[in-house]
Amino acid sequence: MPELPEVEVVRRGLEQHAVGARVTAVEVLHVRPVRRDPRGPEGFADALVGRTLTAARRRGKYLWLPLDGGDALLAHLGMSGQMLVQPPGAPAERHLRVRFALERPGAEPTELRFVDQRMFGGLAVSAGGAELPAEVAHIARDPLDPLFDDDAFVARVRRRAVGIKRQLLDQTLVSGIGNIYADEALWRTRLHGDRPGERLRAAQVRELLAHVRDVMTDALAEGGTSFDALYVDVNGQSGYFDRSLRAYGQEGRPCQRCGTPIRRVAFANRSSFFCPVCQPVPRRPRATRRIDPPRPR
DNA sequence: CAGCTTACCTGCCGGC
DNA sequence: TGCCGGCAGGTAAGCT
Repeated sequence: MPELPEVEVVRRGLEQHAVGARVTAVEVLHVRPVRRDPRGPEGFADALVGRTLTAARRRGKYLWLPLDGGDALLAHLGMSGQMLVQPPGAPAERHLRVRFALERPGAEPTELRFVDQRMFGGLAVSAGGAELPAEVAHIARDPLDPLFDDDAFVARVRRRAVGIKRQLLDQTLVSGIGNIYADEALWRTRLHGDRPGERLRAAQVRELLAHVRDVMTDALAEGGTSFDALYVDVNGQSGYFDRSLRAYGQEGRPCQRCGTPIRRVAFANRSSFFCPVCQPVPRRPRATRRIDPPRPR
């Protein structure tokens, strides 16, 4: 589930329900989710017990909770990760991987739980990572970050021949966009994802960026309801998916603009969805073919 | 070295 | 019913 809007929903929930709490115990139920932590499962737990969570930050799809002392609990949800805040007695979720006992002054104890079916996600304690974990340094700012540099983004996109969808998914260029929001933003801009960046006009890239922001903001508005006082629920699917998707997952359904059935094609080991009329396939998908000059002899 | 493929996991769904 | 392939919104390592 998690692209930027979903991760932001989780961040807000953690800000509300976990920040200010002290970690009193950590239980690692599966080692895989802490594989990135150089200390190993035991060291991971030891580095957290007794610490207080002082904030909840995010860049793109990465999330971290700074700790008193300057380290941070870093999290990535991967494909199926969830962060849940539960009362300690709640039955264990099927894919519960790590749990943290939390105590906040003047409040009932709670449990923070990392639940992840596929375990592509993970947790780590980032040494000195309170401001920006080293593990996140290569990730670009996301389009909702006030310091995101629009001009630099436009310039970089137009410098490369790579298809625009691939560039949207490149987290070192712009972060937070995944397969769904890439397809949705491209549909809104009427651009095919195979259009080479270098063949787009600056105004088109700007318009695309504006649509990326719009679709993420819309999603955020609808995903914000899945929190309540007791738990942090990551299920952004329910509200947003049914109503607002115009391209992603809509194969065969009529395009909401022109009625043409949405098409699905293979893309980078998954799928792309687009309207073949509104978003025409570029004539030469890529490969700048040019005629070699005659050889002097 | 930019750009593409592959690996990493588990579960579900549809076809045979 | 059971088995198998395909597919799922993630990143990053590895190959060309």
